[in-house]
Amino acid sequence: MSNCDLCVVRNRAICASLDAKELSALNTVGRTRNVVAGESLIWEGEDSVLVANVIEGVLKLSTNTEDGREQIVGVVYPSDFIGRPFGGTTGHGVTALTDAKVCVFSRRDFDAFAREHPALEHKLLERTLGELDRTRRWMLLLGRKSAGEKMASFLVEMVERMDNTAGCAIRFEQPNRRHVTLPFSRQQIADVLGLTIETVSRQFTRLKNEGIVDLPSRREVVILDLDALVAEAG
Amino acid sequence: MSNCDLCVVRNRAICASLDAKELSALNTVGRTRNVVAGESLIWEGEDSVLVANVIEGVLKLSTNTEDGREQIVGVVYPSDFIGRPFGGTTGHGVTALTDAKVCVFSRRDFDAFAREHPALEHKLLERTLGELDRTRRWMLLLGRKSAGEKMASFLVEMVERMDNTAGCAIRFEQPNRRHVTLPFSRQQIADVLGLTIETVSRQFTRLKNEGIVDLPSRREVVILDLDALVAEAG
DNA sequence: CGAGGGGTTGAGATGGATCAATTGGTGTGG
DNA sequence: CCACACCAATTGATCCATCTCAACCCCTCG
Repeated sequence: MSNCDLCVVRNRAICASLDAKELSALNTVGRTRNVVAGESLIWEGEDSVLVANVIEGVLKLSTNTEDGREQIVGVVYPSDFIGRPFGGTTGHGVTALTDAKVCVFSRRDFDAFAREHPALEHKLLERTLGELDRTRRWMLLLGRKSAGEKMASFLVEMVERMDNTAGCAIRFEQPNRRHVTLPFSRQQIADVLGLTIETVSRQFTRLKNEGIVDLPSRREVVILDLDALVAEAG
Repeated sequence: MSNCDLCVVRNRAICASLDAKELSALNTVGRTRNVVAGESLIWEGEDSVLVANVIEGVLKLSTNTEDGREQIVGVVYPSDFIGRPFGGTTGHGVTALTDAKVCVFSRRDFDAFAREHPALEHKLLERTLGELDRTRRWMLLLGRKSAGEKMASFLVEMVERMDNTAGCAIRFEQPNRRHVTLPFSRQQIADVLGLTIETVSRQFTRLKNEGIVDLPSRREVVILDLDALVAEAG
């Protein structure tokens, strides 16, 4: 009696590589867990003890300098995989931005299972290669883009990823228009983009004055002209 | 008659997962190729047609904005893997920084071979996970570190990776001291760090004035106090 | 109604960029 | 072996995008 059958990410997470029998075997070593917004699942620098699939919600991956500056190095959405399989320490913490539901495994159990299921490892490899591509694209943003370009790129990427993720807090109103409930505070957006909170705030008011977005509340953004954002993303 | 037996990276590249028979099978679809400094092996945005192992030399992975700003998103050393297996377009170009020797495969051949050799895919997965960790650590540098911290971090990382790579242009003189022949021009260092060439130059002269490095020539750096660099890397 | 936390706005400081010479090393031809 | 050109790197002077510091605003909650 696997509850994977009911899992909403069943066909998009790495589990999609498994048949019913394999799935129920994996299910015996995993369990679902709810995480409230702000709660951490993994801490930077600790030995890798658990890995997980995201079922619901949005989480951040982040590192800090010794003196407390933070950089968010990744954002994960439903069906994404988190944690560091195959030994090693995790170089970044994992913290929920919204209330979330994840399917966790002890790293040792997962490692052992994966080594016996090449199709699962293959899926994980494809996912990791994709994540590496995405991360490298983000480096161009961090190293070479202006604050305006960063904000535009940020909003565009978030919308793209939410559009591809059922159950996310986004409304597709028209091809060029979206209504999003942000999973980020202003500070967190700053930590994604390598900016300060003040600069993020000023960019938001600029985009609003230019009629590209509307900001009904702190956590809501209405994108009025997605094409303009794409153009500005550089 | 596989020439893999003579390969200097045989035991460190992903090929280490293969036995003699498998290796010779892989060898029939691969060939070595020399690349001169400045030559590109893969272009940004093209369909992924080839993958390779680095045997000798140093290469950069880079992306550009439409208006020509460049960001180096990775640097690869002997035994590292390059290219994007399993479909997709390559998000970054690959260009030799020094004369280099690589072992290239058509992506299609490599994909097919890999899918039949889970041990190879496993090695590739471990390598990709490690590369992702390294890349994410670099995001902290790009997003949150000052020019001084960036330069120090850059030199420390380069030295660490060269120390672990036989045949690199580095002399280990004392635990706290190294003599390196840079595979990078000043502009390339700037493109790694998200700085301008002038800022890189000024940081070099500062480090020299502070007695942390010596600069006998454009392409040589003598690190006189590695601990100081580590401390300054933040 | 008052306190507190997140967000916005303003004014001023500054790290790094930009623009502009100048230097130094290397290769070439006389 | 020198004179010249060429290119990368350095140095200097100035500028400006973003940061910093500080005040204020707006919700929400008690």
